[in-house]
Amino acid sequence: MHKNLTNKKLPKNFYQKDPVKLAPKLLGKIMVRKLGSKYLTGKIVEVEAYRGKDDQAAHTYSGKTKRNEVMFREGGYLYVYFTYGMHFCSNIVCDKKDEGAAVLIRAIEPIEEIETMAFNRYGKNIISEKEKINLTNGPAKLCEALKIKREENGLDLTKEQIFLVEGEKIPKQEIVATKRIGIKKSVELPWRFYIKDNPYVSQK
DNA sequence: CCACGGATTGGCT
DNA sequence: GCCAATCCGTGGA
Repeated sequence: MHKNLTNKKLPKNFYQKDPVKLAPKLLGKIMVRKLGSKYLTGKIVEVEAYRGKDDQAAHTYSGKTKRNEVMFREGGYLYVYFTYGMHFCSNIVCDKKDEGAAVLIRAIEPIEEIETMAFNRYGKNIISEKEKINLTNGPAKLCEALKIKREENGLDLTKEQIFLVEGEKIPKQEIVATKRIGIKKSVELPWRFYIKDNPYVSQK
């Protein structure tokens, strides 16, 4: 089963497109996090596109720094940033080198190793239904559940530790596009995408 | 149910 | 010094 997982890994060229184009295509894909011999998996259900250049909300808008260097690479890397003094968030770097584009993973639906994710977030393996809903329904929550921190910044998504595999096709009519959350600039852009009626989406 | 504020580090002005 | 691509607990309706 998990050997098959690594074989179905999405290739580098899948990521080399405009973030606004890539973002909806990420919905339904399976995010895989290898921890020791375990494979933690979840279906991507909510994302946000951040485009360099014209997007004032992007971390890359004001040019390259030590923090955002990974975002300026060519598509196919994981960009992890630290925020609010305590949280990490994961992005899929996309498009061509020096574009400074990425897609923030805002929520996943936990599939495999749910007990491991529960331990990572709550310090216990058995959780309530309510805790399960709150396990990975936010960008920092899913990073905690999957143990993604500073060290995972810059990981190559075609390697073993973190990667995506093909999941289910999401019909166009089930994809909702709305304004992004938690930003103060370029707020009007409809670059947040989520799967309609999925219970693991962070907000409607 | 919703609104609000505190937590807590580090990046950038 | 300001404030962030967040989360969680609290308190009131």
